[in-house]
Amino acid sequence: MTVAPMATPTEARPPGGPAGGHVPTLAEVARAAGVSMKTASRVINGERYVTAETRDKVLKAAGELGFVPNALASALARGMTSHSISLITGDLSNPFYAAIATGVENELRGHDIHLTLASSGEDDRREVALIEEFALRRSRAILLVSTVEDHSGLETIQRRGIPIVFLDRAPSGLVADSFVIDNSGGTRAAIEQLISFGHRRIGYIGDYKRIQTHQTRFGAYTAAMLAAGLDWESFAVRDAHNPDAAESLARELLASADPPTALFAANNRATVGCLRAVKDHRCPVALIGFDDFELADVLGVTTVANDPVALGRAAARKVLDTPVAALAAPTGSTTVIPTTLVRRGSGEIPSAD
Amino acid sequence: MTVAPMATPTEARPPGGPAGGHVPTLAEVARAAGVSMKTASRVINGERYVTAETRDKVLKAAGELGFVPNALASALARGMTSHSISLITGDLSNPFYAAIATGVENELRGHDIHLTLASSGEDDRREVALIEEFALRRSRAILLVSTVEDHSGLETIQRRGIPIVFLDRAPSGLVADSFVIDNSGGTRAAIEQLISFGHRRIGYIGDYKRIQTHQTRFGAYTAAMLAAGLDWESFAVRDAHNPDAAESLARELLASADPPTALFAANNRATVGCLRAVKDHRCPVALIGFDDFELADVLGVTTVANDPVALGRAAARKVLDTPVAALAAPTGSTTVIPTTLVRRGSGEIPSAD
DNA sequence: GCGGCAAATGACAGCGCCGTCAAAGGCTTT
DNA sequence: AAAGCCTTTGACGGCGCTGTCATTTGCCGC
Repeated sequence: MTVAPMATPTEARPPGGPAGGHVPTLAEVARAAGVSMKTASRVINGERYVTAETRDKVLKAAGELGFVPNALASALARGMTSHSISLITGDLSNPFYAAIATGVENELRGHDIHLTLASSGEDDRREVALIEEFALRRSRAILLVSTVEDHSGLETIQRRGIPIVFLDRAPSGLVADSFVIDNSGGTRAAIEQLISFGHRRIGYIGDYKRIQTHQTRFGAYTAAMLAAGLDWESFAVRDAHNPDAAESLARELLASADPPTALFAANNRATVGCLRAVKDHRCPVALIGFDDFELADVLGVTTVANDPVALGRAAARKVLDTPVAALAAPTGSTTVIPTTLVRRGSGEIPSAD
Repeated sequence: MTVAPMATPTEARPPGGPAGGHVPTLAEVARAAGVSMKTASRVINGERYVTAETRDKVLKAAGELGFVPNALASALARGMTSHSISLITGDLSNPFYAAIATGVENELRGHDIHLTLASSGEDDRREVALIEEFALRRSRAILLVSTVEDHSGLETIQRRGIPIVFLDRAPSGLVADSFVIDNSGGTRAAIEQLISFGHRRIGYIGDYKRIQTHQTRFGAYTAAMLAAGLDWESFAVRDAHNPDAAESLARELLASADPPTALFAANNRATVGCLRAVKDHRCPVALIGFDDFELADVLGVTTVANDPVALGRAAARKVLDTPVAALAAPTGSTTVIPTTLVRRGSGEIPSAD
């Protein structure tokens, strides 16, 4: 029995290049150890019912051959469910999104699940393509910071059993769970504080109109202004999606005939732009930015602080905790992460009027 | 033959919830369309040799059943090679790493390859575990910002055919390609400029000693100081891994009997801490930070700017361009990304001495 | 001394898909 | 009309692994 003249596994592959290059399979390990595939499988997976002696034989063979289990084949044979969840954001270099990703990644630790990341660049079509792609790859779930305005098309994906969780921006036309920042409350607090400091012309620098978060923030801004009987139409600019755009729009606003005495920057990108614009403006301009950022304290910038890391964690936890039942019943729950107005000076400059 | 009393596939799964929940297989689609599996496969994969008529039948069936190809099974059958490459960094919330990730992600676009991300938290053991894990998942390649000091153990992974590319920090004890910043040159330029502005006591705030990047920067710092005949031993502090640590160490340094008149912050974390420390210091302290950051212009901080996005892109491109030959022959090439000293004021404050 | 049980192992049939090859038909060529 | 070629289709055998079930062996109790 032990003298079978078969080629030894080591030399069985003539086409091999210089270095090994061939990853052995379980079958080869089993053969080398003189056991059945199933037994080898048991050893590799640490299952019961294997003698210590057999285990050693298999481990020895596996070690010598440099065996590495093939996770794909294993997953296929078991019953699937991939080991990754996907996160699609607008742009990873935006620290807000990076913080969300950090939160998700932290929460995933030790769960044998990994994070696959992609950014849409706030491009509708790319977002949809990415979702399709991840669905195809059988992501366990898709976490989505969406740019798209209507999500009804995603229902087919939910039906395939892949939960979609909305981060930062709630779904429209679709029932799905979401985790968002308290946009209204945060904005209102900021605007009301500026008003309480005597400002009557308060500029608003916002992102793309179509982005839902900004619709909400803008709504809260106009509401607060109206409630105080103030005009806002000549002080609001939007579609400032990056610091540069925000800067030039803010400059224009400040250079107008009747310039605002305070600015509200509706997200961290806008805040950066406004800071640049305000920096070398002749008279001091009050400024409050939505989203906190690292050097805000050094710069003395008052911000509507929120916790994107917590947002990411909460969303990831949701996905991890929810059994596979979620796919059948997306409750459409919304979790709101609170905001805090962090006063550091720039938002407490009284009106010069 | 056709009357086998087997359960119909549709109802074969009693445990199923309310909504479908069952993802049909190619076999079911083929049966529904009345063709063989292979033909259905051809249609799904857009291969040649299928009549328009047949194609339509299959597509119709696939559509009605809600077919979604199983990427895992497909990959297994073909011959593997996963569709993802992995990036392991220290901490995604560090904008430097986030920028690297952005670069990688950008370069991957349109290549049908995705980015799987994980952070080691600068923890040796976790880093190794992640590498093992990704290797097991058959990542096409592993991009690594390593915390570990010795990489000789990773050779087994290379031999498995999974290329490991080192980002920001070069490998030691292992032959592998790497992409790094010009740490020496950047540091030297900064220190020399400070010296040229009359500073003789120049503080150094650095990260963990074990991190290779910082060994290099520290080496360049000491070399530049020695070359100018200056003492550095009482001005160098290290192991400041986050802004808070950097801040308190910088404060200590500035509060000492013979405080430095200039500081060199060896990375962006340290720069943030130094900025805080310098902000409310009684006399002005010159400051140059390694790594550029977004608000450096607003704050007027002179930095050794580099381009982490380009670094990420270059690494990703390398992986994409290199055929599968790389696994047999890791050249051990090192690509150095240059730095630029961006003067914004803080580094051009002359010594008060 | 025999039933009965748990431990230990292996044969076998797929998971869902794709590559190979053979077969069938239609067309052109000589 | 025979030969040759291309298109279209399907049967079949895996990819590397795991679940199920059967088989073998050792050991207990009565």
